[in-house]
Amino acid sequence: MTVTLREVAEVAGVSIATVSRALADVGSVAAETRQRVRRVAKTLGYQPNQAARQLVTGRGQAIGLIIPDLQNPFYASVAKGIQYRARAAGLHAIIVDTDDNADNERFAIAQLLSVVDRLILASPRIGEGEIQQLAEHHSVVLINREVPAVSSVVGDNRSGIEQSLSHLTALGHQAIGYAGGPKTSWSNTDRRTALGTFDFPTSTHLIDLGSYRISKAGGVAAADAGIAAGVTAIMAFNDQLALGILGRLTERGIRVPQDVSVVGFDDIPVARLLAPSLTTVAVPMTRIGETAAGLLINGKALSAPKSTVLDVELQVRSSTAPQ
Amino acid sequence: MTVTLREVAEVAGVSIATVSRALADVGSVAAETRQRVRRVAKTLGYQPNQAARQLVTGRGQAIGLIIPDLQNPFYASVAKGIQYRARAAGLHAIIVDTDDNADNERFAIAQLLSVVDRLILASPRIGEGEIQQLAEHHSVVLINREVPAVSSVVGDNRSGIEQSLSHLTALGHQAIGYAGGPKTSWSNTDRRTALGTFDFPTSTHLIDLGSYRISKAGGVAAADAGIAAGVTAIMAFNDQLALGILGRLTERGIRVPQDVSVVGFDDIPVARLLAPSLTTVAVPMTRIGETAAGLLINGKALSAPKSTVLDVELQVRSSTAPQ
DNA sequence: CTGAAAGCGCTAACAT
DNA sequence: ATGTTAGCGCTTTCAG
Repeated sequence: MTVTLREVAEVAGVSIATVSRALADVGSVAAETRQRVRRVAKTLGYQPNQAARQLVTGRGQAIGLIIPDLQNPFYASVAKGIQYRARAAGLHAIIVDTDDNADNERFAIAQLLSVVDRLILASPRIGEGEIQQLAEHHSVVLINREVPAVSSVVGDNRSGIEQSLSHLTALGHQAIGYAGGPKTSWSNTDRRTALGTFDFPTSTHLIDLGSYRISKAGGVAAADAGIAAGVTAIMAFNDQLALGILGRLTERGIRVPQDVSVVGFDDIPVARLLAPSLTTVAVPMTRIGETAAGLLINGKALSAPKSTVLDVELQVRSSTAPQ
Repeated sequence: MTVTLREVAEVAGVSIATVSRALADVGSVAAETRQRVRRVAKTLGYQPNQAARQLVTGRGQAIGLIIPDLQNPFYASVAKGIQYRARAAGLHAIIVDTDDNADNERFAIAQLLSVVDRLILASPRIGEGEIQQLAEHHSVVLINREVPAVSSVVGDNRSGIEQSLSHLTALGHQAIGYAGGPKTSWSNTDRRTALGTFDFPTSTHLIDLGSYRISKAGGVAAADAGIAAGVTAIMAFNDQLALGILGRLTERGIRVPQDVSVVGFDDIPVARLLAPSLTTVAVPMTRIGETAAGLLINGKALSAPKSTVLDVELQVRSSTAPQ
């Protein structure tokens, strides 16, 4: 059933070496021979066995992608971007969803390394040391996390936070709450840092609403905390949390944005669908994926680690001045 | 850098065959020998070369998954389910996003077949004949599409439509609009069929609002069509379209659910976050994935094609009687 | 320009 | 219980 090089060679009346050359378009092959071989290969429906190819070349035709959660629209978009770039290079993506668990992640990496030699790690939960060690022996690119001497692609968290804060203070909000995300998340830490160094007007204070899981319950808790604290604006770690907060506020009869403005982060596709639509920091998710894949594909990841920070841009939609 | 069987064998002082057996836990190996071999393998950080293994066994360690759009929460969830099941069997998922394009799909399938021999096709856009031909030579499971003699897993569209319609008519809605999805979608056709055979009360009529793309613009157009037709309830092909419709209605000052009730399909995660939350037909997306992967893994897909229909259940949330 | 031959790392008979 | 050996399908020297 499976057509091999040998069969093509026999039918074309040449050796397998010639077929290999003709198909790969390397070495010297008579133009006429090449044409004939290619025609035969096509007729027979020849498909190269990638396992065999990889075995001899050592180079695989796939890149590994480790992400915490496929259902998270952020990572779904990143994955999509990676695929675009990978496809352009004739590569596949082997995706593993770790359910945001460090052990799963370790296991997945070990497993993947027996199949691929290039890895993209999105928001890895494992230790910095482990990552560096990994990057010494393999091509690795990080997404949403920076680690010294390892290539990475992240959105500009500082700028995003500053844009949000500037927007809200300019509108006149004086009590702004921040609903944080999982403490183990590098992005969360990075955003918190930016939060801490922002130069607030004296009349304004930032209220830390705590850290929440990205879930229905997390949104409810964060919204309730915001209400209890009497804030007029809530900045959420990401859009999903913001959506949960928005839902809870509405449920409790608090009008958005008249009573409380809500600002998210990421600009996931659904943020635009809603009404009132969500004010949020647009992170170029797909481009993050493409950039990461690009680093891996052009081989720069191993030789010259590079940390890329992509621009983000606040999308002002429903947020208004306090009333 | 890469540790092979040979090195493990040398260090352990046995032959490579013994190492292979000890690690794979097949054939007979002295308990003591096996322990020693395993210890050595671990110490050396041995990772089996999957390409080599696949080359000799002919069986790969991955299953291919073709989906139209990773950013669609439905498929993200399905993919997650597939991963759960695959991981339990020690398999990886090679995911290809075709951007809902038949040509991309054809190409992806051809490509994947040189890497894997088991395929899950979600909502394939290619022809029925192509699919059947494919299924003759490879293990194939379809998701969200039924094709004679090919294994498939789908949600119970008929039941979902009936539950929605029963709910709305019971509430007293007499003018119900249906906003359809892409015409090329099997699910859309299947749901429309169920719609056509539903036994409506004489006082009630169903209004076909047309077919829409799943996008912001699609939602806007569908909502506007519904308003123009004067319906009191709109059933959408899926949740994303429903969300878009909901956004547009709100934008136009039409209250949901007081003025118009909206019902979705799928119950994607975000449907629950919102307020008012969306009434929708819960499709067991993750389980669809697990089931499909299961068929592929236990090898039943090829030998005994099986069409599985999973139960769906209407989640009544915001919908109310017309006022 | 083309063919012969040597493996890539592993598994699965077949011997011992 | 363990070792020896023959490939899996392909790429890549090395001869011719």
